[in-house]
This record gives sequence, structure tokens and C-alpha cells, in this order.
Amino acid sequence: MKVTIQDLADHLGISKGTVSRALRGYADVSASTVARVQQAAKKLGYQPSAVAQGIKTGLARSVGLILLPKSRAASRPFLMQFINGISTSIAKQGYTLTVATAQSDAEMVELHRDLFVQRKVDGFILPRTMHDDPRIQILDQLKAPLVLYGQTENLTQYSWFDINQVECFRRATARLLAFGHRHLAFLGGDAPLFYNSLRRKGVELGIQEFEREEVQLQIFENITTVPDGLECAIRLLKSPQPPTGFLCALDLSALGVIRAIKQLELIPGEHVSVIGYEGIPEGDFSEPGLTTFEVDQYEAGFQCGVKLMQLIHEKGAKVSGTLTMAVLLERGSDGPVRFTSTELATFIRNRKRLLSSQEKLHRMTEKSLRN
Amino acid sequence: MKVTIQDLADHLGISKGTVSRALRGYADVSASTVARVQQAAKKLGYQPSAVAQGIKTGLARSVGLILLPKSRAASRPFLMQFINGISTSIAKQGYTLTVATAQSDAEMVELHRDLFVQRKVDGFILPRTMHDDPRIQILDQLKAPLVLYGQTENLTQYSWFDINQVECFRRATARLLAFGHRHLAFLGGDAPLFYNSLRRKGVELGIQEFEREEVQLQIFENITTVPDGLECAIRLLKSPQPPTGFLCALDLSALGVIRAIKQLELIPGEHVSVIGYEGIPEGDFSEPGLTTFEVDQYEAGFQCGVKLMQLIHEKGAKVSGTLTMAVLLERGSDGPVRFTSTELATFIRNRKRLLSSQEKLHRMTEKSLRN
DNA sequence: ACTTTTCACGAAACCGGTTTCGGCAACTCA
DNA sequence: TGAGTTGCCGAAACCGGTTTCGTGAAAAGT
Repeated sequence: MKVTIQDLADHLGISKGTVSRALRGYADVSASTVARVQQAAKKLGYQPSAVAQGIKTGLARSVGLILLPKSRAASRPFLMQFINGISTSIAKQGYTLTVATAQSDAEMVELHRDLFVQRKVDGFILPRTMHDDPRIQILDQLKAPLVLYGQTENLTQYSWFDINQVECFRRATARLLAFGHRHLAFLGGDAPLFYNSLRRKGVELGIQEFEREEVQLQIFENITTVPDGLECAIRLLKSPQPPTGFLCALDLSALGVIRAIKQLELIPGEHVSVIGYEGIPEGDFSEPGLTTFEVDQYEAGFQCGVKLMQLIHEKGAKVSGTLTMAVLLERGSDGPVRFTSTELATFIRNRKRLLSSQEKLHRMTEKSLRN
Repeated sequence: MKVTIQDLADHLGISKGTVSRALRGYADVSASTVARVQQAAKKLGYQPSAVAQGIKTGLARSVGLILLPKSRAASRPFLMQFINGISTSIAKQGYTLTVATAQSDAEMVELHRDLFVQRKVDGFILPRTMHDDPRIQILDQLKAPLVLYGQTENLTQYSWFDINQVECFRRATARLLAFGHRHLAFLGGDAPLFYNSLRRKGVELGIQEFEREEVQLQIFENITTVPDGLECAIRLLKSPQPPTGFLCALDLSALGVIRAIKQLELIPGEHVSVIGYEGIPEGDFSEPGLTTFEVDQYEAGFQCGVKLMQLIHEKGAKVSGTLTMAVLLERGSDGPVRFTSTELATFIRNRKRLLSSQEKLHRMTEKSLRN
């Protein structure tokens, strides 16, 4: 059924060693033999077993990506394009991507170890880097090649790729300040993850650089889902000193903030501004559209794949880090400030009363239109 | 660095054959030896190389999933959960998921062949089944185990898992008919894919079962993206005999239809009804929310994984097909009919004029509220 | 014409496991 | 006590490749 190198050798009447050398391109095989072997291989549909090759070379020709599907909701949106990017970049060298899922942080670390010692993969791509990432620690011990998607401490020791998130959030902050907002809130994401520090730092940097007036900043952490963002924003907006601009570490929480604003019968982008980060497709369907930084996840995966291939193939290859930018998508969720924080608080407090009268008027309008 | 079975055998002073038998659980190894071996294996961190195992057993302990990332936009949304499902179900037997991407249909078929003859994977899961699917043909030749996510011709020969899409669309159609809609449009998806026939059949069945009055149905194909849906709906709604209800094979096109409705200053769910299929997250952020059938992609992946494991391990295992239901998410994009098709046409034609007068009233209202 | 080099290939070791086979020692049974 | 079992393990073959080594024949050099 399956044709092996021995079958091919028998068919040609030569030794399997010669067949192998012919196919691997060694110099000490005559050109005519090489041609005969290649032709016969094609005819019989022979392709060397990656498994058998791997035993001698020590390489599985696969790289690993391990995901934590359930626990952190934020991991979902970005992954598919990322996977595509990795997989297309490594395909050029005959590599494939091995995807596994862990149910807990502990299992995640084990899985990395197991997959590597079982030689199922030759290296890893680590997304969602943490502070003192336990995956890195164990892979260091095993001397496993790895590329970070994201940053961490001791960055010079590793290859990594990342978006300049500090700069993104510095710009986002400067933007809101330029719009006249003076009361800002930063809704951070997963506190243990490194990205969160970077994004917060960007906000702080943006405020620090701004020297015209006093700026108020409130900081929150672990706001990772739409309900999180919704609830947090409602609380803040009902407070005596509500922020007029929200900087959200994640699009998902930003979408929650937009919902909160609308729940209070305010207009996002007009009464209150929101900026997100990541560029998930949902942001294009909310009303108004979410202003956010769009990350090219395909490119990120692609670059991570390239770096990992270098690490695996060029022994003693130097590690390298790359920082790129995300592009700002200006949609409707932010804009020039309309109220100061104090005015906004008053506006929200009086809103109920105003609303009822507006409702009445609106019903009148509708009726008059129908006739 | 890496500890092999020989290292372990030397360390214990026994032969590697005995070590292997001890770890594989053969009966002819004394209990005490088994214990010693297991203990030493744990201490030295020994795990057999999957590569070396594979050469003898002929199994790579991996299953393949090949994607076509770029060409068809509709492939994106559902995949991440699906991947999670596969990967967790096969993890129990020590299997991993190998994901590869092809850039064209032809390359896709080649990739399936290559991955299997190279023994990189032991079987495949095939999503997005087509009519006379070329992947199936080649894998049949190779006698490669496979599981379909979706249906196809000659279904009894294969293991497959699918949602009862015919029933979903029958119900969707019955629902719109019960709401009083009599002019319907079906916006089909990728014509070569099998799902498209099934969903269309569901619509036709729903209409056929309805015997009270005459129903008009317009059918379109290859409406797979938001812009596709938008453009198609605009055209239909501006026609003399516009549909009052849209049945969309894909959520993405349904979201485009909703945009079209709003672009014409109509209210989705009130003036025109829309129902989608799949349950992508974007549907929850459009306004109104998209009424759709939510597919449990995780479960789908999980079941496909289970079936494939059976095929690979139980030789001569019987193939099996499973059909489940998606659940209807009633959000706001559909509802009782308000206009007949003719009335709707008139309404749309007169809308511009009405709008300007409404605008005037609205501005008055706003002004009165501000003071 | 004889030696030296080059060319092209076969033979065999090797990679890290699994599995078969055979045999020694202890144990059972007549 | 001797023959037949049984338990346990080592030796070796094997899986399908890669790579090293050695060698015979042809080509090149003197």
C-alpha cells in the first residue's frame, strides 16, 4: 500500500542508500541516477515518511502553539488570523503547525514540556506572554527554541515580535487629550499578562507628556469582557466625577463601555469617548463603530513563524526582536469633548427627567408622521 | 541532554526491550521491575519520542485540518471554537492537531495527500464539504481515515457530523411565514459547498409546507460577505416587488442586509425581517441584534474528533453520521410583518420626502430639550 | 603500461523506539 | 527427582529513513 524507500530501491535495482542520497541531493550520485530516482519516485508516488526522517534528524518538522481556550475570553478573537500567518510562513520549509489546548495554566506548562520531550514539535510560539512566564522558564531548561508574541522581562535573550502597544496607547491618550478630555479612565485587561503593563504605561506616558492642564486618570484592571466593561463603565459614569474618555486595553471591554453609555441614554463619541485596541470584527458593527487600533494578526503570526524557523535551522542563530505599529481605525466612538466631567455628571443625573419629556415629544412626532 | 530509552536502560542495568515492555504494560514483566522503571522514568524525565514510536507503529498520533484562509471570507468566524473542540477531544488519546493552510483549492488537495503519505497525520477532518469533494476522492484512494464536518453525496460511506441545516431553514422560513411575510428572499452562500444546497432546501421545504396563501421566493447565490449582502439587499429593496423577509445562509450576509435596511432609513425587524445562520459574535453587536441559529462549533469539533479517533483505532470500525440542531437566537432583526411587499415599495419610494419633514421636527425637539 | 585520483555506488551502522523469540531459573507436579 | 510449566528478561530483528565508510571501475596523470 504505502511505498517505502526500499520499494523504490528494489524497483530501480539500486540500494536504498543511493536512493536517499539521490533525493537529498548529495554530490556523489551521478546525474542520470538522480534523474531516474526522481522520476520513479514521482511515478510510484513515493514521499519519505516524516516520521522516519525525524528519528535520524531529531526534528519533527512541526512547531507548537498551545492555547487556553476557555478561561480567558479575550484569547478568542485574534487567533485564527494568527494561526494562518504562522502556518503559511513555516510551510515554505515543510513545517506544519501543531495546535494543542490546555484547560489550565498548569496543564499548559506541562503540555509545552511534553510536546517537546516527545519530539512532537521542534519549537514553540508563545502568545499572550506573562510576567515571569512559566512556559518560558521550562522551555529555557529544555533549551527549546521559542518565539514570543509579546514582550517580557529579559527580552534580549529571546526572539520576539510585538506591536508597539506603548506607543499606541500613548497616541490614544494624546488623541483624547487633544479632543479636550481631562477626565480619563483606563480599563486594563488581564493583569498577569505583560501587554497590560505596556498599555497602561502608554496611557501614563501620554498624560505625562501633556503639560497644559491637570488631567485626572482612573485605572482599573482585569476588565476583559463585554459585561466587565459594561458594568465598570456604568459604575464610573454614575459616579460624581465620571470620566469623559475611556481608554480600553481590549476591544471587548470597549464594546461593553459603549453599551453602558447607550444604556444611560448618552451618545458614544459625542457625550463620552471610547477607544479600544485590537480591531476585532465586532467593533465594526457596534453603533457607533469602535475607534480602535487594528492589529495585523496574520502578519504577526507570519513574522513569529519566520523567526522560529531561523532559530531552529541556523544553529547559534542570534535572537531578534521586532516592534511594529498597529493602525488607528477612526470610527465613531470618540470625538471632541462636549461636557466636562462635572457637567456630564449633572447631565446624567438630570437625564431621566429630560428623557420622559423627550419621549412624549417623540411619540407626538411619530404620530404626526404617520398621518 | 535528551534522555533516551537506552539511557534509562543503562541507568537501571536492564535491557531497553524490558524498559519498553514495562512502560507499554506487557504482562511478562515483573511488577517490581515495572515499578522501578516507572519511577526512574519519572525521575530522569524520560518520555518516549513520538517520532521513534511512530516509525514502528505507523502512526503519527496527529490528525490534520487544512484551511483555506484567504479566499473565502466566510471560513473565518467559526474556526477557533471548532479547533478547540477537536483538539480537546483527541488530546485524551495523546493525539495532537496539525493545522495547515492552503492558498488554493488545488494546493489544498495536494496538502491532504502529502501530509498523509508523509505520515505526518493519521487522518483528517474535512470542514466545508463540497459537492464531489476532491479531498474525499484522493483520501479515499489512500484509504485515509476521515470525518466530514458537513454532508455530501454517498453519505453512508463516511463518518460525518453536521447540524440539521435543512430543519433550521425550514423553521426560519415557517417563522417568517407565521409572522405574515409573503415575499421572501433567500441569500445563499458559496454555491459549490454542500451546506448551500441544504439551506436552500430547507427554505423550499418551509414554503412547500405552507398552504394558506401564495408565497413569493427569490433565490440568490454566492452572497458570502457583508458587502455582498448589503449590495444585494439594496437592489432588492429598491425593486418594485421587494421582499419583506430575508433568509440568509450566512450571518455575514445577514449583517449586510441589516446595513442595507438601515441605509434606506428603514427599521430592521420592523419594516423588514432578517434571519441569519451560524451565530457569529458580530451578530450580537449590530442594532438590532441579529436573529440567527447559533451553532455550537466547539461541540462540532469535539464530535468530529471522537469519530476520527474511532476510525483510526478500531480497525474495521463502522462509520457513523450524527445530526444535531442549532438553537434559534431570537434577537431583534425579525418580527411580524408590517407592510406587504407593495406597501413596502411605496413606503421606500416616499421615504425621502417623509424623512426631511421628520428631520425638521427632530431638530425642533432637540432644541427644545437643550433649553 | 602502471599508478593515482575521481566517480558512483553498495554495505552497513545508526537513530530510538517496539516486538518477537529464545532461554535461564524457579516453581509445579507426578 | 526428573519432566513440564511458568515467570522474567536479554538478544536481536525490525520500522524507514540518513549517513558514513569502503571499494571497484573508470578516468586521469606520468
